[in-house]
Amino acid sequence: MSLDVAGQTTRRRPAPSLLYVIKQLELAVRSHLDDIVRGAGITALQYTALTVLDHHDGLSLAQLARDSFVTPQSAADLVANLERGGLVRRDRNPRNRRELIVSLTPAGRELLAGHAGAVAALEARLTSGLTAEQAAGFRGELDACRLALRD
Amino acid sequence: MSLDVAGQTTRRRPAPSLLYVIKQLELAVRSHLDDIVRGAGITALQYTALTVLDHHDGLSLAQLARDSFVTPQSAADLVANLERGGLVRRDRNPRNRRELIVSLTPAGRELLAGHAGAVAALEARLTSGLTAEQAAGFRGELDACRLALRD
DNA sequence: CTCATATCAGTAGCACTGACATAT
DNA sequence: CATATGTCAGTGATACTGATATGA
Repeated sequence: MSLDVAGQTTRRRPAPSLLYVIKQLELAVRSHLDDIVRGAGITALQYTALTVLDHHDGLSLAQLARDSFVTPQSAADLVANLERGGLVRRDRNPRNRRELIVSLTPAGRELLAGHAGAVAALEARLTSGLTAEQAAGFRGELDACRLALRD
Repeated sequence: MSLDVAGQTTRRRPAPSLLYVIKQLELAVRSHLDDIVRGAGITALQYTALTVLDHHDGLSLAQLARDSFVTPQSAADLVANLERGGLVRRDRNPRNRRELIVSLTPAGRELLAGHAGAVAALEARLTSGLTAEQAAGFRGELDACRLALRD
């Protein structure tokens, strides 16, 4: 019984699961990121969405939803909030009038640039306990895990 | 300008930031975990909170909030929802009557045990793209990052 | 017609701020 | 008194389901 991997409740103080540690790390990151962007009137999630658009400008709402493992409605709410703040634009794709192409506005790019330093510092602090080799491997492992959960 | 680490907006398609990959991984985990526990009528976050209590039974609300990088109110809401479902209990600490000690009920332990197999399978799938050495290092790196953000 | 995309309405969980009561 | 813990009230962003409209 003590060897039952799935039956953690049968042991006292088992090692925290990987899922738990991932969640804890995300909570910590979000908390610090919220502190950084609070002054701009946006949330950590909204800031992260802006960086996604910075990397992949011209994404449709449906693509954004699939990439983020959320429903189209959730993605639409997120984008609507950003649009209300003038940080993104939604335009019909002329080649497929069903699609809404989401892209950064100049104000959105400005917001990203204005906080890039603080965000980079947070990221540096994040990996301050790792060696250079560990930090390099860590990123690849994170991505490998994410890909392993692709449907 | 192209060497400006902080100025990612000045480059086309820079590498995704570590913060972004962490968020994406957490979104993927949450989506799959929600699928697993939906039938039990709880969310992925609530399930994770139950596992925390399984590891550290007898935590106070304030400790739970600090460990989770959220405000006491958020933790209280979460616990209130779990208590309504009969999965946790709140009792005054007799040695410090301010504190509310949160602990799992038999129903809470039963719920954990009933889903432990599926959750273990999800965790196995998560690391299916990693070697044994990578998986071992990955967990330590996650924890090191989390500790680096401790206040 | 089928499929993908986006929207509208409603609901619930999550998380915050500010004010407050109580125990140490 | 100051500090820590928990609560109440109110607000906003997040995310879901179900139903619906439209373009490819």
